[in-house]
Amino acid sequence: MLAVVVRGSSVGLATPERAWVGSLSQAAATTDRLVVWSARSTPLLPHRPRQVWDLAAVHKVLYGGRRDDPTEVWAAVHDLPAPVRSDDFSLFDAALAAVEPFSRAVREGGSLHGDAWRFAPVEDLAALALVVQQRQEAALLALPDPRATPTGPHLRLVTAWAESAAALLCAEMESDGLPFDTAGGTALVASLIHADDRSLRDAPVLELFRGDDVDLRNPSSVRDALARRGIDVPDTRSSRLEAYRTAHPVVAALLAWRKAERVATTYGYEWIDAHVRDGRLRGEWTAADGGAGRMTASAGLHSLPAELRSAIAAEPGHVLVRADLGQVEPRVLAAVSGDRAFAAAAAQDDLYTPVAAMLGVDRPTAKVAVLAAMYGQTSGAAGQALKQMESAYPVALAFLRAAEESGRVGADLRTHGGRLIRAGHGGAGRYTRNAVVQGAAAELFKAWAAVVRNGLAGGRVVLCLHDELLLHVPVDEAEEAVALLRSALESTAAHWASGSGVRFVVDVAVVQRWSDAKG
DNA sequence: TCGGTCACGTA
DNA sequence: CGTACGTGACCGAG
Repeated sequence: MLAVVVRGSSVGLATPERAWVGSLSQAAATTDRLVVWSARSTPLLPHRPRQVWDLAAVHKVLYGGRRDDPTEVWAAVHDLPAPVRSDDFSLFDAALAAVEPFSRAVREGGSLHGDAWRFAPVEDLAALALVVQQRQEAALLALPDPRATPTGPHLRLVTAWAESAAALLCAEMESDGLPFDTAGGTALVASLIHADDRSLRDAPVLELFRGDDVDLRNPSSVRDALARRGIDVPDTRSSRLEAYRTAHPVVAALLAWRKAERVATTYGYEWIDAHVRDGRLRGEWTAADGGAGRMTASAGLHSLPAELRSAIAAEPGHVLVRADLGQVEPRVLAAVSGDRAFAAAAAQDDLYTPVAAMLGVDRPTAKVAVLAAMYGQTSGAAGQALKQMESAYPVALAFLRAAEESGRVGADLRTHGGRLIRAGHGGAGRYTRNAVVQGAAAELFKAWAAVVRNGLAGGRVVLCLHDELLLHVPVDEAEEAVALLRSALESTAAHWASGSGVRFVVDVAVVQRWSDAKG
């Protein structure tokens, strides 16, 4: 283990034996695993380190919450109260911290303050990073390994490395961006919004609302205007209006206007100007959100409308390789709940076919039943199928019920990989019921993504989308990338879901544009 | 200027 | 059928 702390131009390094002032290239050249307070704020990207332990990322796994700054991370592993923010700190204490920064904190188990962070010798900060890493590792090992037949390292350590890798990957994706065809994307926007001018876009719809003074951007105004034409709806969502397409010509016009308006306001010229530079579309990435630990991205990267995906295009001499995990959440449920019968279904290419046979229903009904079970359905469309799920897969259903109950009584719980799920974050238990599945799926995904990242030669992971990876690779590396995506899933699933009997499947395609060849 | 609501895209 | 997220326009309160 080699800890690295970079502050300005000074670089602090520490091994368990000693701490010293060194250089970034020294850290880059090591074969040791690196420990950093936060991958995001450590300028290691050009060196593409293979193994990094990100204290902030692991902190969030262990303790949840939103803060992950060094003072918070330090306090948590020492079982100290969360420290005040550094700007609340008195000058006297700051001076004290500057004089005798951390040796005292370590000796006495005191708090690590934000001001001390600014003034302390960087090598001391590196030494402290190792202290925190050891305590985090001990805390992880104290958690039970939930696997049926544990193989390889403790699952919670696997999670720590994978979540750390995800944090690093986020910094890389943020820096690299997605290859974006600026000319094509701009032309696409132009064709989708029909008219650049707002009033010109509105005109055809207002025409059909003739005489009425309707504000198209005000839902209640639209609702009232529709009501005057005999279309009585509680809200004006597209899904609801879809049924009234033929009731009045204005409905279809309004729905088309909505799509165009969405592109114009959220994914239009301003969006391109703000987020595309030098042919790359960039957003900010977070490796684990406050809830179940999924990745999030800004700049709309996770909700790019399908029509715009053709603007994500491989650069000359490159291809995009896209890979989708198939039916990942039900498979994860089968693995983490330990339900042997459900796992038997999850050993198949298509999980819903054997489930349908087991329930004695058709495939679409089986799918609804499974989804309803996972997400805590309330109303009765799949009620009967859900009852059958209960008797066919009692272990999986009991697992979900326990998660829901835990949330309802306010008891925190952990995902398969060990992430703390705070009860009371969402509403009435349904949130926790879903979080143990969604969160575990996110962990499997990140573990897979980490192996893929490390296996790429010249290629890069450029997008992570919950169950989908998008790679940008040189043409002559395409075949290797495809093989890598498959083998990485194989090896990840082998230890992550060890002993469960569940198979994870992936659909891979080599394409020029993201929109091509959807699985 | 702020939070809340509606709406809508993705998984 | 539901969970989660980010974004933007508008409303009404302050």
